[in-house]
Amino acid sequence: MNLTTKGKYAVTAVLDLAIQEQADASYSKISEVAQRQSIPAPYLEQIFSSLRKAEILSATRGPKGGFKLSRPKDKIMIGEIINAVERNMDATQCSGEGICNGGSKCIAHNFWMDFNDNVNEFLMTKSLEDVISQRRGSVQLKNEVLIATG
Amino acid sequence: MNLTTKGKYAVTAVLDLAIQEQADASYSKISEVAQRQSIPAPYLEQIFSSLRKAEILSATRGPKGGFKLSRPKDKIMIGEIINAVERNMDATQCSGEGICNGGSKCIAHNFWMDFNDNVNEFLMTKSLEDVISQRRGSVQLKNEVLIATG
DNA sequence: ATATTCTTGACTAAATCTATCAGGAATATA
DNA sequence: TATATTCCTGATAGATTTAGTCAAGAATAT
Repeated sequence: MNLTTKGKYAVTAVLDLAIQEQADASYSKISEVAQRQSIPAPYLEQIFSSLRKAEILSATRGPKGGFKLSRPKDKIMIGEIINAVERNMDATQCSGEGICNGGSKCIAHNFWMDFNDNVNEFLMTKSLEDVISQRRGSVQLKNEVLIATG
Repeated sequence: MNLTTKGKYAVTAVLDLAIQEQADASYSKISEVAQRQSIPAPYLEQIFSSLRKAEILSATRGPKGGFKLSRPKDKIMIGEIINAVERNMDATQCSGEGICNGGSKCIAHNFWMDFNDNVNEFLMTKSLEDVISQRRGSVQLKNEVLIATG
């Protein structure tokens, strides 16, 4: 399982785009996002390239160009972003193939599969919208203890 | 967040010890565990050394020596094993310090804190006993759909 | 035309991972 | 006491991955 700086930069940068779009529907430039979020611009270039190929972002070139979300922010899940830029989020030793102990499943195989399910469930039920509004994903919402604050 | 071969070997090897103890209360040698679980023996030596320092395993030297669990298998959680051998299981960029964007919290900070909570909850509620008997941890058990199989 | 912005791919230094190895210390047994 | 066995410790090293840079090119607005 791998969750690196690259994936974290990606999530932060896409959240930035989502927030910008709330104020202004136009495109954001890489250099702007990079500066606001303290991300090295040439590195973010690489990251946005992957996100565009994954159809999470769309881009146009030239003056007034830049990137924006390809979908509304409640339709983009954090897990998608991570999968688009990270090498491998699978926790099994065998990439799920069941050959982790000499052709057979190791004794921890099913545990790591359960772990995968848990992580994926978490990441795939949190939209940009959810994160921005500080709410939890729908699954967690069911169990939340709601306390009146006003 | 880091979950490497080392952590996975650790979980597998400790599960092996737990299973051996069910059949035979004596110590298991590194070389035996290594062979059964397809783990390089000198690497496992390093791993067991960390687990002993974390008081998850205890060891004796000499003939008939080896390793065994330092506690009953329902009192050892998978998360403990991983924390004993992995460098860093924190998903935040800033190790929780809240300085991920130039001295302040980045916009994803709270999300990664929630993610940490989710992962830790999962790993810290699964004991060796739970994994061996294919059951889920207590928290998940509440939501499980139980189907009669016999 | 020109400036701007993305696009692509190559490249690199540093860090980390995945081990290996050697020599030493403790212990059981004869 | 001698010996074989097993853990214990620390150093080391190659391979891989990460994190980031750079340069040249393509598209677009004005």
